[in-house]
Amino acid sequence: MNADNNTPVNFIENIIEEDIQTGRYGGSVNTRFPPEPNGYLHIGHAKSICLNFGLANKYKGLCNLRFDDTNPIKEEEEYIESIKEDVRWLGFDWGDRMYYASDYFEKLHEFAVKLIREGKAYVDDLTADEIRGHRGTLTEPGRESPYRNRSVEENLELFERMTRGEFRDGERVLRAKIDMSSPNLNMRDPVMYRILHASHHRTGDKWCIYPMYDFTHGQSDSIEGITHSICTLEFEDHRPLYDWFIKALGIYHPRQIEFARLNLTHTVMSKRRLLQLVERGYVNGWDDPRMPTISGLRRRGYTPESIRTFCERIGVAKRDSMVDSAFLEHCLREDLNKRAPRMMAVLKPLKVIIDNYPDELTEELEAVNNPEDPSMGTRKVPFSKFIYIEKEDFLEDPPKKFYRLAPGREVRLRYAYFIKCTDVVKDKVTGEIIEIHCTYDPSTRGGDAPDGRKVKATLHWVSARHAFNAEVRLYDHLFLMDNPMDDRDGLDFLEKVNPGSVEKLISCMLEPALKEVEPGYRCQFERLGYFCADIVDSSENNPVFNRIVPLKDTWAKVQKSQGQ
RNA sequence: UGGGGCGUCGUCAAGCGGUAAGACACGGGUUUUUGGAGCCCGCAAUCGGAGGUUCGAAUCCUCCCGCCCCAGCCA
Repeated sequence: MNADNNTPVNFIENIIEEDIQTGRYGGSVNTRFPPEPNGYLHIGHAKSICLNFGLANKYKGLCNLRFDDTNPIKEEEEYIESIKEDVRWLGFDWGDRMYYASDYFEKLHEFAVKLIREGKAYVDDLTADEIRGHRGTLTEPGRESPYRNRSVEENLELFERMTRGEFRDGERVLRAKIDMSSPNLNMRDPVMYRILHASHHRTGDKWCIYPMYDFTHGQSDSIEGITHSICTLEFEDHRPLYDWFIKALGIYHPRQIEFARLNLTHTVMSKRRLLQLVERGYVNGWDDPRMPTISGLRRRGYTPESIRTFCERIGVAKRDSMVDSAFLEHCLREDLNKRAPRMMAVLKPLKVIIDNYPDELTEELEAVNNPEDPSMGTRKVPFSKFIYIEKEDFLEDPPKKFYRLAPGREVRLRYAYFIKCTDVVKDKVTGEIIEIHCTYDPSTRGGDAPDGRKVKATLHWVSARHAFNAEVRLYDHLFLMDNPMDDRDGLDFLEKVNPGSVEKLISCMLEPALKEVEPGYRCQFERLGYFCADIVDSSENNPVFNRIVPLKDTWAKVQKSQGQ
């Protein structure tokens, strides 16, 4: 939380400030966010995006958006648009600096030729299996390929023929000549180029050989003048290789720094598992409101501000960690509490008849739009003889500590009147409560009793004649347990998807002010939580609201502790 | 039994030789026309363990223990 002074807040900023002190990069700080366009961004990426753009911003540098598109088989145009949209939505701007690793294919090829010329790279005819066999193991050194010592001329010619497409996929590769006995497997003559007769989303069929990540990333950083190349922990082992290529090429040398990726409780974060959830129909697409994807969070109703705050506050370090999703929710509520207008909606309606209220009368009662922010003003809410309250706000036989409505008990209707329950009408057959009768005290209009008497509860409500029907979808965690990947229960994570992670309610009654809101509109339904008009399914004829997050619920806690 | 990392409250996380920040969660109180929000208070005699150096160590050294990553022509 030192955003406005210059104190470093994490180890990366420490490193950067040290580099600024020593003038290592002439005092400049340039970063990049380098997604591979093979899937949708999730909140783990948001951490990286906030970090990279945040650093550039803090140190007056630039952050590029760069698509790491070196594998035409896995990458698709579709993902590029979604990634751009997500980064923009999060609130970041790459200006005119949107790049593709494929922009550098020509240059990378020249680099490769240069290494061949210097005897630092060679064409290997071994098959993939043979290469694996020669690589050795974690504890045993690898063996050199019989093709390792070809002449520069032969290598040059072979590489040229690879480039021209004279060989089939997998027939040959270009390898760096480093050290087959290195304890770091990445240094055992890593593959630089492989043959892939596949057309690339940007370069089409121009190439049939494609560079590997290790031979691409550092050089791309170098070309773009990146100073600090920030990536996740699993690339720590690749840093020696990153440095080796740059040094061998004699080009500008950025610095790679690794940090721990984000893990969140109650969800999964890898692209592969997210893909499984989508493909096997556990969720309805990448933007399902239960998904931790940026598009899912957006559709759920999360604000970009809350996600940014979250990413700042969780910090950046190198130890593996699992952040409590309650913390994300806290950041969300904190943001929404200040900005979201309050509205009234009854999700599971129970009809209330106010016997002593005039049959035809409608009163317009004044309600505050946001108690946290008077500048948001007030609105009128219609009140009449027939209203709906929440089913769970009435109990015929209330337990201890239940403050809400019960026979003979008086409560306040928010911004309206005190009402007292006088009768309960039940279905003769099922015994189910159909409606209740109350009387109101006209002197309590607005919610205060002139005689100073108090009530223990305030209920939200909606006038039956004025409310409109809408669908409301209640979302909960995709997984009930903290870490669905913990397999000590012998279960696959897919078997653990929370069957109650979505509950669709179709008989909800909403106050009229909600009638014309746009998709994406967020507000608080008083006493229930924050809700958002669904950006995909909601329309004027078919309003659909998603619960973004419930309000904290002390009563639920009490019930739980009472062993309910 | 190779290499690279990491171990500070339930969860994140500051701390960089001078005597353990903060946040979330949790518990209690206060206030309240949302059992919401706010406010207050509590919550690590100790930093994975054991030795050592030092007037002084979470911070330096040694050994040990635990966890994560690496044997794709993925990124």
